[in-house]
Amino acid sequence: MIDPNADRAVFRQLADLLRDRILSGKLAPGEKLPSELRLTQEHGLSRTTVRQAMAILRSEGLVVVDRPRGTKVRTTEPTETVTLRKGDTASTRMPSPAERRDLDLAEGVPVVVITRADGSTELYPGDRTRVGR
Amino acid sequence: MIDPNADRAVFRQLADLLRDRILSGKLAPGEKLPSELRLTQEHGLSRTTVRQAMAILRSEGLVVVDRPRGTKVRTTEPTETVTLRKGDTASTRMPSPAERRDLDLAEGVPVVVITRADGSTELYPGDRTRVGR
DNA sequence: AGAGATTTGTCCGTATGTATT
DNA sequence: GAATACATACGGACAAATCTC
Repeated sequence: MIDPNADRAVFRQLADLLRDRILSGKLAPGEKLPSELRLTQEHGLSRTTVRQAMAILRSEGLVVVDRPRGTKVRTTEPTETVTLRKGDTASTRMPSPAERRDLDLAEGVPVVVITRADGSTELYPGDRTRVGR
Repeated sequence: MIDPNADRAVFRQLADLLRDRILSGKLAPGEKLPSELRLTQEHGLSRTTVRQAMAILRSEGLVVVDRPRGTKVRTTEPTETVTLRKGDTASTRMPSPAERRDLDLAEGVPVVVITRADGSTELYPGDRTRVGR
């Protein structure tokens, strides 16, 4: 359970608890998390604290908000493979808001940056891309 | 400036403003951002709103917190190249808190997951890794 | 040693808006 | 219209770490 006297912040403890449920499969992809109101009641917390926990899970890419139906466990997308040719390299980083919109990325999903041998670059959605050779 | 009546939320406008200063180089890597208190005063906002803006920049990997000295523009790290052999693939995602600690990652920095031809996987810090062939 | 200032972190409360069911 | 659920924004209070005098 959640211990207000523990070293770890309460909102982090709540995020840990929900993350465990997601990673263990108790909360399956597509399934709705308890609403913020329910979480405040079940754990005796303010809505601010609950929202901080949810923000962590969003930033980790574990959940997506389907407003105003609720917050759901993110479903895994089918991936396409991008092939690295000789001289190409790949890197990753978080997208800007504009890039997020262009690539239709959820919060907490990185972008893959392919740098071709000629110096040109291409951006790919991190949740739908694998890099191969 | 920041317009409370605009379509875009105030904290997003503030994040946009600071992001512009970072990406344009007006705020150089390693340099300190204005403190939260200063930002509340300069823009007439509550600390909650300022903190929401800062959270965006952290989640984008643009700034790191050096507490209690302040929040600074993230410096770029030298990268090592990981070589992809035949049958290997690479993907990316946000790390769990445990992985963040193990790899010493700042907020808003993804991990690179290398899946070798034999099925084994390796994790690398997204800000210090390039994938080549 | 100590006191005070600074800065971010954590937590609470309230209010209102917007979109969907 | 009512109920639900998340988003935005304000306010206050105290803690912890660091720096300055």
